[in-house]
Amino acid sequence: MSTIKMSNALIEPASQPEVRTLAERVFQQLQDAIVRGELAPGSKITEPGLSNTYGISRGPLREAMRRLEAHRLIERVPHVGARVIKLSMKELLELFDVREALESMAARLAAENMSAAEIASLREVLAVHERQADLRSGEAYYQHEGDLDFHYQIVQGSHNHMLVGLLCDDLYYLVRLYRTQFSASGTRPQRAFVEHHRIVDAIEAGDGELAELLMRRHVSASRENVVERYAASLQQNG
Amino acid sequence: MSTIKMSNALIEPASQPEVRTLAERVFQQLQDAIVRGELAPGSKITEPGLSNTYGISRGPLREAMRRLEAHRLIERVPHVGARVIKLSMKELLELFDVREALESMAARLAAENMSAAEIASLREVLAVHERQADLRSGEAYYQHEGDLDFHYQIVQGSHNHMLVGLLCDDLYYLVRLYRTQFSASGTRPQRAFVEHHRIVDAIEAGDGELAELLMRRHVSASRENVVERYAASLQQNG
DNA sequence: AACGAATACATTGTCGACAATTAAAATGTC
DNA sequence: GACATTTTAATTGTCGACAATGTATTCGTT
Repeated sequence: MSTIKMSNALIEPASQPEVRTLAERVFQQLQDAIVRGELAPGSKITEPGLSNTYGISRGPLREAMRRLEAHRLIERVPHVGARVIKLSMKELLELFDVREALESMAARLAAENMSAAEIASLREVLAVHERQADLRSGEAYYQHEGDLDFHYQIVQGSHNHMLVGLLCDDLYYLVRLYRTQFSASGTRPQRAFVEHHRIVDAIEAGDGELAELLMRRHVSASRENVVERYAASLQQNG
Repeated sequence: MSTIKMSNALIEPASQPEVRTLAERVFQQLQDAIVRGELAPGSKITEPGLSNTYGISRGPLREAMRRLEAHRLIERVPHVGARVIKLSMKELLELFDVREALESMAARLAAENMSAAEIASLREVLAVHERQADLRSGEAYYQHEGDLDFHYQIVQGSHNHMLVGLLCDDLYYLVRLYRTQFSASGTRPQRAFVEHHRIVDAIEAGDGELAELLMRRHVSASRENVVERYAASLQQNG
C-alpha cells in the first residue's frame, strides 16, 4: 500500500490524516476499492456485509453509500440494494463527450486565469511524466494516473469552482474506473504527450481560444482511441 | 413520456404518489422548500428542527440532507451543521459558464438525435409559452419555469444520459433557485423567445453546428442580462 | 415434473438512545 | 471593563434494535 504514489497526492487530498468522521473514512476506502477494481463493476454490495468488513455500524455506512451514489460510483434501488456502477460502451462515450465540452472550456479559462506559479507547476507535471515515460518505454504509464494529474491541474487552473467540482469530484472518478480497461496504446501515448505540451504552450501564451481547441481535439482523440481498443477487444474475444 | 406534459410534470416526477421511502419524500419536500425560497439561502438548518417539523426521525432526514448536499443545495461541515447554499455573484456566473458549455453541446446532440415526436413536443412547449406570454404581457413569465421547460426538453433530446443527469439533476435546481432573483427583464424576454424559435429551427433542420452556436449565444446573452440586473441592483441599493 | 402459492429468510428502512464534538454562556482574573 | 478560561448546552456522529419490504425456498397441486 505504501508504494510510490506521487499522483495520488494530487488526486486525493486525503493525505492529511485529518479524516474527521467515520462515514467519510469508509467513503474514501470504498471509493478507492471501487476505482482500483477490487469491487468489480456490477457486483452487488450489501450493508451488513460492508458493515462487517469495515467494522462499523450501518449508520455511517449508509451515509458513505449515499455519497458514492451521488458520485455515480454505485447505483441504488429502494428496498432492493446497491450495485457498483457498470458503464456500458455508450455511457463511456457519453462521458467523453461531456469531458470534451467541459475540459475545453476549462482550458480556455485556464489560459485566461492561471498564475505563473500554476503554469510552472503544470510544466513540472509534464517533466515528471517525461521521466517516467522514458523509464517505462512510454507504454503503460500514460492515460493512467499521470494523465489525469495533467487534466486536474488545468481544471483547477480555470478558477471556476463549479467546474472543478463537476470534473474533479464527479467525473474523474468514473474516468479512473475505466482508465485501465481501455487505456491508450500504440503511438497514442507519445502523441498525447506532445498534445499536452502544445496545450501548456497555448495556456502560457494566454491564447484561450487555441487552448480550448487543442484540448477539445485532445479529449476527442482519446475518445477515438478508446473506440478503437473496444473494437479490437470485440474482434479478439468474439 | 408519451403525452404532452405541462411544466411541473417535466421538472418533477414527484407527481406520481409512488414515493417509496420516507427519506425520498422529505428530500423532495426540502428541495422544493429551498427552490421556492421558503428556506432562505445561507440560513442554517438543524437536524432536530427539521426532524420535528416533518415528523420523522433523524435517520431518513440525514439521508435526505446527504442527497441535498450531493445536489449542491446545502453545504455541510462535519460536527458543525448545514446551511442552505448561497451563491455569490461569481459562482452564479460560473454556473452560467458551465451551462453554456454543456447546453451548447446538448443542442448539437439534440439536432443529431431528436425524433420527430420530440421535436413536435418541443414546438408545443414554445406554443404554450407564447400563449402565456401574451396573457401576462410578456414580462414576468419568462426565464422562470417556462424557460427551463424548453432547456429541459433539449437536454433530454440529446439522448446523452450522463449529460441529462448533470444538467437536470444537479445544475437546474440551482438555476431555479436564482431564477426569481435575477430573472429576465426589459426586452430580454421577447428576444429570448425569438432565440428559442431559432434554436428549434436549427434542431429541426438537423443542423447541429448552428444549434450549438445559437444555444451558446442564448445562454451567454442570458448571462449578460443577469450581470446587468445585478449591476442595476447594486446601483439602487448601494 | 412443472407451475403457482405460501412460507421463511435476508436485506433495507426507520426509530430512539448514547457518545463525541462544537458553539455559547458564565465565571474568574488582570 | 476587557480578555482568557471553565462550564454548560445544543448539535452532530454513532450505535443497536425493530419494522417493512423484497427475495429465495419450500410445499402443494395439477
